[in-house]
Amino acid sequence: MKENNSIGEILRKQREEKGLLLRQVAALLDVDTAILSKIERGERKAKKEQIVQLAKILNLDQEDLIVQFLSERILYEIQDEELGEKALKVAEQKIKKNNTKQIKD
Amino acid sequence: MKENNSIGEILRKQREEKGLLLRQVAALLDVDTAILSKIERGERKAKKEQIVQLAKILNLDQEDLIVQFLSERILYEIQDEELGEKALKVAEQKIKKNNTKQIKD
DNA sequence: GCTTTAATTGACAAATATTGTCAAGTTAAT
DNA sequence: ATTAACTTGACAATATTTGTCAATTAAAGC
Repeated sequence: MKENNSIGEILRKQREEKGLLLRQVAALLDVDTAILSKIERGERKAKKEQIVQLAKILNLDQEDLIVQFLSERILYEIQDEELGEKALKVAEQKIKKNNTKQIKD
Repeated sequence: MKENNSIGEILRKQREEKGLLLRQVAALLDVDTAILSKIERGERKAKKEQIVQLAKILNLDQEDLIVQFLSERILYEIQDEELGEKALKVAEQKIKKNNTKQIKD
């Protein structure tokens, strides 16, 4: 059961599957290979713009990749916060409340 | 039905209830009144450290305030992202998966 | 309607965090 | 041992956040 948990793993797997080198993809992204290497290994966060580009370069579903990306940003935000999970739930409820409000407006 | 939606509203309401001036609370927080004014009106985000201090100064429940604070940070992170809600749910699932993993370890 | 005090606003500065480059170091295949 | 791909870490550039200050507005008491 080998799941692609992180966005980095997804990117690396797909890049290798397409037989592309870090150098090549990095060039298209317009960054040093060092950056892409770090992104793939989860040592650095990508910018949203880069995720969009990577989806195109690697033929990955853009929505999926962005959801993945955003969820990692969210988790980063609450990393080692005891109350992180509670906060997540509260955030969801606030969104829902807003959604229903929208309908009324 | 007047709810305290934002952390700013909570802070302002409680400060006024205690009869404290911006100036006074700001001094304890060690920032200019301008900052606190902006925090209360939601124009600026507070730092976590400040939230902790404010809970103490204003006798507010620290956990509640931090949850509120974190949830606002999360929402800020996904503001005007179409896929924000999806990302939130994915983030929650990842946390849960990790929790159950912890039990196994 | 003055005066005084509190709060707000906006331009700017300082501090911090993010993103990037580069060069040297691994790793692995030949 | 050479070569090509990748990794690592120090540091530079950029962007974002957080803060100060001075001027303005708002409200309360006289």
